[in-house]
Parts: sequence; structure tokens; C-alpha cells
Amino acid sequence: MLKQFLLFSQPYTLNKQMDYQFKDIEQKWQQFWADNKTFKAENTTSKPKYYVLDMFPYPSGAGLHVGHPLGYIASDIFARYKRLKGFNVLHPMGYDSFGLPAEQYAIQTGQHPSVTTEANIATYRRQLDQIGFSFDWDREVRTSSPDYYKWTQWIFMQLFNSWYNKDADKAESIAKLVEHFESKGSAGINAVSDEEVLSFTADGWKAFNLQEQQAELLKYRLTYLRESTVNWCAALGTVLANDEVKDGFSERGGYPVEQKKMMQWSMRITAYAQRLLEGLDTIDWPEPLKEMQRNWIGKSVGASVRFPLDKTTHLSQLTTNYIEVFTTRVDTIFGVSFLVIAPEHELVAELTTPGQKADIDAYITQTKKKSELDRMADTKTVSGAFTGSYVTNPLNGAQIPVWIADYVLAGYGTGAVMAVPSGDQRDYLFAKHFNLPIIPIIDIQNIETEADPTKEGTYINSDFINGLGYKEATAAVVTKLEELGLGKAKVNFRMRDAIFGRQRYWGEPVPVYFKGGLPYLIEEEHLPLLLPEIDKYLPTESGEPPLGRATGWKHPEGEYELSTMPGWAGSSWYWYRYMDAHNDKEFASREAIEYWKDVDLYIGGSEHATGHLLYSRFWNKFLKDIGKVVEEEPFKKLINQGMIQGRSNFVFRLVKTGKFISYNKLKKLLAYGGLLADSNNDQDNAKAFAGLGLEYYPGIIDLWKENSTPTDTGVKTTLQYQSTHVDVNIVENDTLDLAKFKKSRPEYASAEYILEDDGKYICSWEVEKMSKSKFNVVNPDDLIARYGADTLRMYEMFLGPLEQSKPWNTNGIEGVFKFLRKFWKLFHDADFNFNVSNEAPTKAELKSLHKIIQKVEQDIERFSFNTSVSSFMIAVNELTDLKCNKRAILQDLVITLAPYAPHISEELWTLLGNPAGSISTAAYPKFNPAYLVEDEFSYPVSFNGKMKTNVSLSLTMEAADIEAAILANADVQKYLDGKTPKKVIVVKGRIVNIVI
RNA sequence: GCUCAGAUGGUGGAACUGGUAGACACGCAGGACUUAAAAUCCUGUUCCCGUUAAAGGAGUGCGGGUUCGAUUCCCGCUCUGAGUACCA
Repeated sequence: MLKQFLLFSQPYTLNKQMDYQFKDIEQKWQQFWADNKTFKAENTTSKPKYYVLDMFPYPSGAGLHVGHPLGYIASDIFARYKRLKGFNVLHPMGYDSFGLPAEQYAIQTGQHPSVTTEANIATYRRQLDQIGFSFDWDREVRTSSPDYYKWTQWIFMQLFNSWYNKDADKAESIAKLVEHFESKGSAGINAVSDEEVLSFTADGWKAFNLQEQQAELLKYRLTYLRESTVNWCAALGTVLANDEVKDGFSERGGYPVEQKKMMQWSMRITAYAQRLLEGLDTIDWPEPLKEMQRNWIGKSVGASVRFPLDKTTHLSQLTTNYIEVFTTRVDTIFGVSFLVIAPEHELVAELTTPGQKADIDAYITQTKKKSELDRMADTKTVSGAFTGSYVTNPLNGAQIPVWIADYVLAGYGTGAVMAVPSGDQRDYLFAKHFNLPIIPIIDIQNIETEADPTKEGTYINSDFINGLGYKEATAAVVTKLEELGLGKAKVNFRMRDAIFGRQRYWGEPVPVYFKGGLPYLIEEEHLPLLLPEIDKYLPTESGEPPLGRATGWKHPEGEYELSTMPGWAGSSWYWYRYMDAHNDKEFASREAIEYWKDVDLYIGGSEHATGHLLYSRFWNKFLKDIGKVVEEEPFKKLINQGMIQGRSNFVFRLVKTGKFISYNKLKKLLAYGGLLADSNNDQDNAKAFAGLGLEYYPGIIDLWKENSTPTDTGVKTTLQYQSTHVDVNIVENDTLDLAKFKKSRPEYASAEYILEDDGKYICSWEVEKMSKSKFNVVNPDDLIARYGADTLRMYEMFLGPLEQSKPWNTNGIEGVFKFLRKFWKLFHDADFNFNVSNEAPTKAELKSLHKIIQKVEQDIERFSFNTSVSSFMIAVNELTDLKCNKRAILQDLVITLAPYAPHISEELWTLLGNPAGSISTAAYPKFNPAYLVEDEFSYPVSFNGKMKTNVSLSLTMEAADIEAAILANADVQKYLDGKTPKKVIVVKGRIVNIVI
């Protein structure tokens, strides 16, 4: 047993010299592919194109663990398969190499982030190469390299120079907008813009000075500056995107995040909200992921309504005449009994009457103190304050009090709601709490204990819509409001414009300088604007971003922007760069883009659902609007690979004695604990323990007696023990490598162990996140050293469906390794001499072959890689049983296996006498159904749906003959037991069911 | 709370349009080979009852339904995981 453990991290010692030598084979072919650029993709060929893309990684310092390559292996199998199917395949890889971890490291060590990044990339590359991917490395991109971020900056400039024309429903150039302003003023412009744009005539525009014109244009640009409330993370010294904040803490690092007002670059993604939503119906993505994007975009159809302010009181000199609300249930307007505005609403101060000022101030103070987290945890408590002011209902003139409450969010809609307690549960609770009226408005509504948001029934208490149904009522109310000029149908989106700036160093500099407080683009020929060197990677003493430290970094006309672009900038267009990675004139040539068009298959994690995948679609649509790319959607088909979780192992130690106890023994001990505690007789106990295979010693009972709880029969007790994570790399199939464990700490060497009867120490296990602190990280390098890349590739696929999340468990990898050795043996004799015959194949051999040809084809097309691995095993098992070593079979079999296990396939392919490397572009064997045709079928015969026996019959027989033959069968007669069947169902070639 | 995904042996999983549940692999048990082990090979392995062999019975999270027949379709529930968070 000890020797078994000695082998743990060593390559398999194979008994014969010429057995499957994966190490030599894999190194040889990886070298060959690199030297011969086997997987170089051409931008023009007569073959149809196919673009297989992986989400490129951020090269972290920890390197790859076994979960990372899962998606890469799947996409590589697919890419290799598509090559065999005659496609010109683009399958590139690169690095999303700007990002926070390298910068954090730089702050701690003073090491330049580019140095760290370079080193990490080298590690990634080495690990990726070992797995045998068919990437075209000539097209590698790195987002942090100047010849890449030059084009990220260039796209930023195009966004800056564009505005969104709603009439044309696309982005257009700012020059065109200026033209319009010069000839017609602001009239006739239907744009997505800031809210407070000016109205002016053509002359008015010309009368503006340059400053004023620029300030106005900034309100239209697709990337623009505005003061916005941002998620400020003081510990990281930066602003975070909404999707980087989790429950009020930063996703990376878990530092507190607060709301802060800052001048920020933003991207007008909201201009594309509708197109982003509609585009989802045209792409083949997982439904949950599309749903996430739909929720994120958050379209709601409703109406905006203006409630005129009742100026009879102190409000006579107010500038505004109304409060505007957004509602999705404008039909319930006659049920409005109060208005609620957000505590941050701009009108709060003005609306507060002197008598209510104390209440309102107290409430605002209280709200501000509540952290984001409290506000979320505390959705049940009703709170609010009355401003003292009133508005009137635009349709019936009713006087309506205006309240403030934090259940209304300043950032959504207009920051104000019309409260209809009969139809909305939050309004209902609020009304109950503050004793406000609840007006029923639908005849079938039941509002005794809670709000009833039904749309069924007809309206009551609702003036001119009384008696109508939901649809007519809504239309009637909207028409009326439009007549009055106090409301209109409106679509509202939850999605906000994306913040596009970070107060950090390690990112793309924004190609902008400031003059007179306004931003101007640098000249295009000065791109890239290089990231300057700085002395420390920290904010300046005056609180400016790190770039404020750069000396002499200044545009002749003014100061450069000091913030850098966010992490998603470089990843929002990278798939185009792969098409033409070395172009220094354009981000990619027109020809390359027109040839490759879009990504046919994109594989990556679902964690990018609302970040990368939304921003990428946005930039893609913009690039299409300005005529630079050809497809509306960048990723035609997308697959989420499931997350690989860790599988942790634990060892147990009894608190009293310090002995380590094997898990199964511990379980027995625990199960037996209560019984043992009943007896104080050492002899009885010793017997009981012996029955468990445990050594008994007086005093062990005390282990339970700690924390004991008295019961009526005696004592129910708890055994005191500790569980500790143990490194999964010294555990195999939950059996601990005791020798290694003892060596890991001197204390463990001298400890005592309670083992299983066979001398093993069994660990328990649990599924957790894969992380160093849980000692459950499995490194692909170790597995490759032991079993080879082909085994790793196939095992990762064998683990289960690609899209399913699952814990990593190395148990079972041997089965795949054995399979590859068995496969190798098909081509070799008992002494491992290559031995393939040219005899004609038998029917059975051809059947095995064509079964797998068909199966692999079907499986790959539906991304079911795990089932093909099983099928390969079945095929090899069958051919082994048939003792088949015929070229006619094996040659085709090697091709079908090549996408999964490319190294062994290359080796055997050349041994078969084919030119080296040619398997990558060999033709996938043609499936011939004729070889699968059977003339007999063993019909399962069920009685009332329960399978009892099989009867073999010719497949040419028709239903009536089958029925007769089955009923005549002796076995069937026995089950019938003289009874006459009520009914016999015969499905030809499938089943016979007899109803009795 | 809402939305989505999922639940099958000791374990990972298979069963593609409703038609033999548990393929394939791990683990485990027994055996062969060996001085012994490793490697390799063979046999068995859903559970219960029972056995010389058999023959039964139950069974895909739980409770119903549709059907000749349900892991698969429908209704209700439980649990697990993910996303989202007062969205008017």
C-alpha cells in the first residue's frame, strides 16, 4: 500500500519500453505544431470560415488551475473538428492584461505592473502550450500593449465624435449634428442626450462662443463627462462599476463601497438599450444569460404623468409647476392617494413646509446614515416623512399629499412615484402605516389584507374609465393626459449609462486633454497616448489619480485626463483585432472584417453576463453604425462552461487525545456515541468498541461526556473532534497518503492514528470554492506530468456536461488514461511493436467504427463532449474484443479521436504512414448508415409497461406478424398465464407492450 | 421576495423525438498472475426479499395527473445552486 502512495506525483512507470509514452509524444508534437505553424489561419481561402473564440483570461499570478482550461478544451475540440470538416478556422488566444491585481501588487512591491504582467503571461503561455491547444499564436493580443490600446483609444475617440440620432436609430457623427445646429438650430433634433439640453436657433448657435458650443455638444456625445453618483471604493482608491459591487462591498477584495458624486467619463449605452434588447432574440445564447441581460436592461412600458403643484400654500413662488412621475399602471391613477419622492429628490427642500422641516430633516439624516447594506436588509420596515405640500391629481383635481421615503430610488424613473395603495404592496404598507386612504379601483379587487395588483375586472371610483377593462382604460387615460399636456406614454429603462473611468494607473490612458474646463481629443496621429512612467502607483498627495504623478506628461494645449479606462474597455472589441492582429493602419482591415464577420462560437463563463457581454454588444453596434464592422451582433452562438468548484478533503482529530481518526471510524463512533454513554462498564464498552474495530481505552467515554445533554434514558452526548482541511494533492480517492501527511509537519509524524481495518486513513469531503486557503487547488501541470495532456483533455470533458457546474474530482482520471493505453494497444502487438494489418474489415468492425463516426459528429454538434468520450471507450472496448488491428478501421478511428486527444492521434497517424501534421486537415470520415443496419431486433416485451422479457425477431416483420410471433412465444405465454391480453401495442423496431 | 437552472446507485454521469432506467468510468468486493506489491486481466456490483439456480417486489427529490407505456409531458410542493434586489 505504501508503494502505491510513492507513485502519487510521479509519471506512470510503464512496464514495457514501447508502451504509450505520452511525455515524448506530446512534447514532440507540440514542438512540431509550433515550428510548422500548423494552426495558422489564413484571411482568405476558398474554404468556408469558422471563428471559435474563448473569453481571453486576465493573467493572474496564481496561474491556471484545473477549472480554467475546461472551456478552452471544449472550444479546441470544436475548432479541430471544424478543420476536419473542411472549414478555415480562426481560433486565437490572448490576454486581457490591464487590471487591478497587477497594480495592487505594484503598490505593495514597487514592481512595474508591466513586469508582473509579462511574467504572468509567460506562465499562462507555458501552461496553455502544455495542453496542446490549436491556437494561432501569431494573432495573440494583449490589451495592455500600446499597439493594441492605440485602437481602444481610437474607438473612444469615435464615440466622443458621435451622437445618437433616434430618428435614424443609429449613431451619427458630431459634425453632422453641428451642421444641423448651424442651419436649423436645435429644432428637429431627436437625440439621446443629457436631460438639460438648450433650445436655440441657428443664429443662437452661431452666437455661442467656442466654449459654449463645446459644452453643449458634450451633452450629446456617446462618451461624455458628467457629475454622477459613483461607487467609490476608498480602499482601492477607485470607482467601481455596478457589477463590480456586491452588497455594498467591492467584488475584488471585499472593501466597503460608498456613494460619491464625481465628474466621470460615461458611455451612453442607454442609447442602445432597445437594440441591445431586441438583438437578444437574434442570437443563440443560453436562455438564462439572455434573461439576465433583459433584466439588466430592464425595459418597462408605462407613462409619465405630471402632478400639478397646489400653489395655494407657501409654494407660490416655486419655479416648477409639477412633479413628474413614471408609472407602469397609469390605469390606476384614480387610486392615487399620495405621492412619494426619493429623499434625494431635488425638490425636497423646496416642497418642505416650515412646519414639516424638522420631520423631513430628521428623516433625511436617518436615511443617509443607513448604509446600502442596511437599506437592502431592511425592506420590511416602513419609513417616510410628510413634506407638508400637496399636488393635485391631473384627472380629478383631488388634493394629494407629497411624502418622502427611501423605498423610492432617486436613480430610477423620475425619482418620484404616484402611490396606489390598493394596487401596490409597498404603497399599501406605507398607507397602512401612516394612515393614508386606500381607494379600491377595480370591482373584483380584494384589498382587505394586502394590495391586489390585478388587471382583471372593471374599474370603479375612476371617473371616465368606470366600467372599462385594463386595455381600454390605459389607452383612455393616456389619451386624456396627452390632451391635457400632463402626461404621455413612455418607455423606461433600468439600465444606466456606463461609467468609463478609473482613478488607477494600469489601464488605457484616455486620449483627451482639458482646456477651459472642457475636454478635447488629442490628434489621431498622436495615438497611442502612451501610459507614462510614474514613481509610485498611488494617488497624489492632493488626491488625484496616480497619473497626476507623471512628470512632463502634458498636452501643449492643456492637461491630460488623469483617469484611465476601465477593465472592460480593451475586452469590448478584441475579437476584431484577432482578425488582423498586426495592422498598424486600422484596428482591423475591411477585408479581414468582411471575411471573418463575427464569432461563430464563443465559450466563456456566465459571470460576464452583464459586464463584458453587454458592453461588447454595445461597442459592436456602435462600430456597425459608423460603418466599421458588418454584423449587428458579435457573438452568434455562445456557450457558458460551468464553474469548476473545489472538492476539499478533511482529516479529523479527537480533541481529548489528539489522535487522528479515519472518517469511517469517526462516523461509527458518532453513531454509537449515545449507546456507549449509557454504560460505565469498561468491559461492555471494550466489547462494543471491538465490534467497531476500534481500540478501547478507559476514559474514552469522556470524549462524549463533554457537552453532554441529559436525557431521560441516560446521557445523550457529543463527541468532541476537530476537522481540518488537508491538501487534496496528498489524497487519492479520499484515501490519505499517510507517509506524506506525516512528513508535512513534525507534529503529524509523532501523532497517533486510528485507521480503518485495512490500514487506510479515509478523509471526508465537501464542495467549496477552489482556493489556496482551502487546500483544494488542483494544478493541470501536475496532472499532465502524471498522465499527459491527452488524458487531461479527455478527462475534463468526461467529467460531465460542459455547461454544468461541478466540483473537480481527480478520482476517475485513471479510467481515461487506461482508455488511451488501450487505444494505443490496438495498433501494437503484445511486445509493443507497431502492428497494423491490411486485411479487409469485418461487418462487426465496420459497425463499431461507423457507430463512433456518427456519435462523435452528433455529440460535437450539440456540444455534448462527455458522451463522446464514453462512446470512444465503448468503441475501443469493442475493437479490442474483436482483436481488430486493421488499417481500414484504425485510420478513420484516429481521425475521429484527433480533436479530443490530438497528440496520440498525430503519433499514430504518422505511424500509419501519413505525412506528419496532416491529420489536422484530414477529412472527417464519412458516416455510412448501411453498416449499422440490423436484420434482427431483440424486442423488449412489457406487460402493462413493465419490461419482462426479450424476443428476437426479424426487422422486416410488420406489426401484425410481430404481435402473432410475440404471443406465440413460450416465455410470453408463461407471463400471460392463460389470460387473454386486452390490448397489444407494437411499435416496430422498438417495443411490444401487452396490456392484461 | 422575484427570475432562471437543477435533483437519477457509494461517486461522476448516460438514456437525443414518451418506448428495455443506471451506458461509460471511478470506487468497492471476489478471483488470476506475483515471494510480495505495482501494473495487467477476469467476475460481480441500484435497493429489498430470497436463493443451488431461480422467481418476486420497489425504484429517477416528494404528492398527484395524462398515457398501453413517464427520468422525459402537465399540475402542486420540497430542497440545492446561480442571478437580482424596494425598478413604481
